[in-house]
Amino acid sequence: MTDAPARRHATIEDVARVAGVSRAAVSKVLRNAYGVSDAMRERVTAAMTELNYRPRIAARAMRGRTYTIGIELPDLTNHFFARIVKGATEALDGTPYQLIIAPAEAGSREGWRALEALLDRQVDGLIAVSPRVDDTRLESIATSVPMVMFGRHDISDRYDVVAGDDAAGARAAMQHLFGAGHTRVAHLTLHESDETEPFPHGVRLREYLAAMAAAGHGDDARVWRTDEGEAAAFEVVRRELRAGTPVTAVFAAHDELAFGALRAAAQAGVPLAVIGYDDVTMASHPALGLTTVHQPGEAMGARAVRMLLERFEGRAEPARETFEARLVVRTSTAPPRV
Amino acid sequence: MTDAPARRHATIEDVARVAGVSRAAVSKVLRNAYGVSDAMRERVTAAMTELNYRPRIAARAMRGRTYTIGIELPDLTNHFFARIVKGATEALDGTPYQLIIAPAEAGSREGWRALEALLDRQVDGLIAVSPRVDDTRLESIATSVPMVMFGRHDISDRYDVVAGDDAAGARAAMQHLFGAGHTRVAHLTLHESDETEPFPHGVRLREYLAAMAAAGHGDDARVWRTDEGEAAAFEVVRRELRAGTPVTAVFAAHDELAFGALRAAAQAGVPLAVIGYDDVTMASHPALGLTTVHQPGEAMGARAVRMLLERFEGRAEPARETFEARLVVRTSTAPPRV
DNA sequence: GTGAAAGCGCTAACAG
DNA sequence: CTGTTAGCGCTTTCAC
Repeated sequence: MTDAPARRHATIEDVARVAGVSRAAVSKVLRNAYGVSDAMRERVTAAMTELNYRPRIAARAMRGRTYTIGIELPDLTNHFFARIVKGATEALDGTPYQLIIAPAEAGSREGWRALEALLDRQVDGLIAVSPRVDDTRLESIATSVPMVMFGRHDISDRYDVVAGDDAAGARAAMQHLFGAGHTRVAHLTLHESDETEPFPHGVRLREYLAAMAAAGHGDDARVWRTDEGEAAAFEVVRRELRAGTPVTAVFAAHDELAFGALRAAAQAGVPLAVIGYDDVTMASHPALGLTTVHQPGEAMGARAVRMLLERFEGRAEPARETFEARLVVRTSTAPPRV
Repeated sequence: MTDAPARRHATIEDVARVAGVSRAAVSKVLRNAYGVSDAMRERVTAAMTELNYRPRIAARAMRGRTYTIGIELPDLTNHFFARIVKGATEALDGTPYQLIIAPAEAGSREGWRALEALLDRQVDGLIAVSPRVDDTRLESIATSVPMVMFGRHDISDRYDVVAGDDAAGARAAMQHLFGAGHTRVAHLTLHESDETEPFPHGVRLREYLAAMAAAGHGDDARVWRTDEGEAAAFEVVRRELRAGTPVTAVFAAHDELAFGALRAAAQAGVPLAVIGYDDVTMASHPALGLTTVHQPGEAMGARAVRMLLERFEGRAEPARETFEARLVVRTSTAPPRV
């Protein structure tokens, strides 16, 4: 035990010295590069474990890779996003890459700052989940780093896309409500920035309006806008119910909002059919039994990661995958006798 | 518009050239260092915006700061952890620091790999949320980077600690159940690694056992162990109920597990009082009305961040703060007629 | 008040 | 198969 308590992190230089080889040699075994004898590899790895050596990402970054995949998320609080991360993490298992998450700025959920932060850190690949950032900027990002757009329906030849079939999902939800006899159906969605076309919520809104019109209930269409979160949705729906807005059902843009609507209905003591989107875990809880549109969050997150890995492997053409959105009917949406 | 489409990221060199100054000068205005004339500052900032310059974190890291705070999380899927992140993000607002999250390895929730990944990336500060990592390693990490231990009750003079008052919380939960007439109370908790002393769940378990013994129901103590997540908890409780384990109430180690227990009870059609821990948003939903122990996740996350910022500012002595755990009684725990 | 220059730890030619 | 070497972009003395 002649060793003093390891002070500074060991560098590649230290490893080389201990192993009695050159730095280049160490770097080679590190990168599994061509041209290293077994004997050398062994001595080097021995030295590395002895010194508890770990390469510094920053130094590597100066020359290229960071072995980091970044994901920008609008709202950690929404369970659906957690599922995406779960799938992504699992897909990265066994690869040398590490996932880091950058939450969108507090409150705004805009995502631009988070994306910039990830870019500043030179991630090797980027997953942007429904960023509220204009497409030219996104295109430009995608020219410098492999990126997959998650959720938004943009078309681009620069980045890959993973999305759900929001149009089909929203249509299924509306048909279900109509089939149950509802005509006065409101749509509960987030404030405008999410309502424009490429956004999932924009598509859901569009389909809602189209469905109402097609069914001849265009005049009964009501779009309720809310901030993010169960609590905000609760407030909005409570206010509407108090105001006596004549509505028998609500199609919520995602499950958290749907839970808020359910809470408001329960508190007001009025029957209100609620349908959500995403199918988060709690939606299937018997106490809630929320009818909703299922999206395979884990699978989608995993696919996004795999697309990035393919890019690293050399794929040049953009990829695009749309995941099925499947209606899951549960009890709570049993139509209240209107 | 003589500019060609900006290709590579601008460097400090480019800025210097455009502004007609030296690199050192640019670096100084960047860091707000002493000794820059207003005129120069202006020209430099102009050049920076013109070139859309952003300093590279990796290059900075080679010389010191990364302006990054890392947080290791065991399980994104648990809403309580999302709240911690929310508080942390908000507390970072307006500072030059960026939060990045490293999820614990898929499945194991051990956290060691995630911590290593963060360390490899030279975060300026580290928040470790209940890591399943031995204390000597943690101590050693804390010597090289400011760290706050979140959740675990370790005592150290090297790192700061933010924790909830798990002992008081668990006691309150048990007293509530006893007060409602329950004697056969089971404890639903995670598998052993979380049960040891410094862990929050370890403390809750200990208090559960102590409370049962003190109340003279030591023989009725039942510890049910489950994997993480609502679904796993559901399975375990369902199995126990099927097996006819004589129990009238369950104290769950956290709310997600409690939801699983509630689901099992609902499905089995048996009355079962369930009490949770954390007070996640859904706990207060009228359909669930879960009695639970409230922990102020946002405030705790924000405090952890502030402790780190204080360290950056120079604080040397370790800090430690324990947050109150407050019982919130809701309807579902109304005692079933035993 | 400003600039020149060294060097952080690593990778990737290139020589031997 | 192994070693030498030139930077990557930034910060930071230290001269001017």
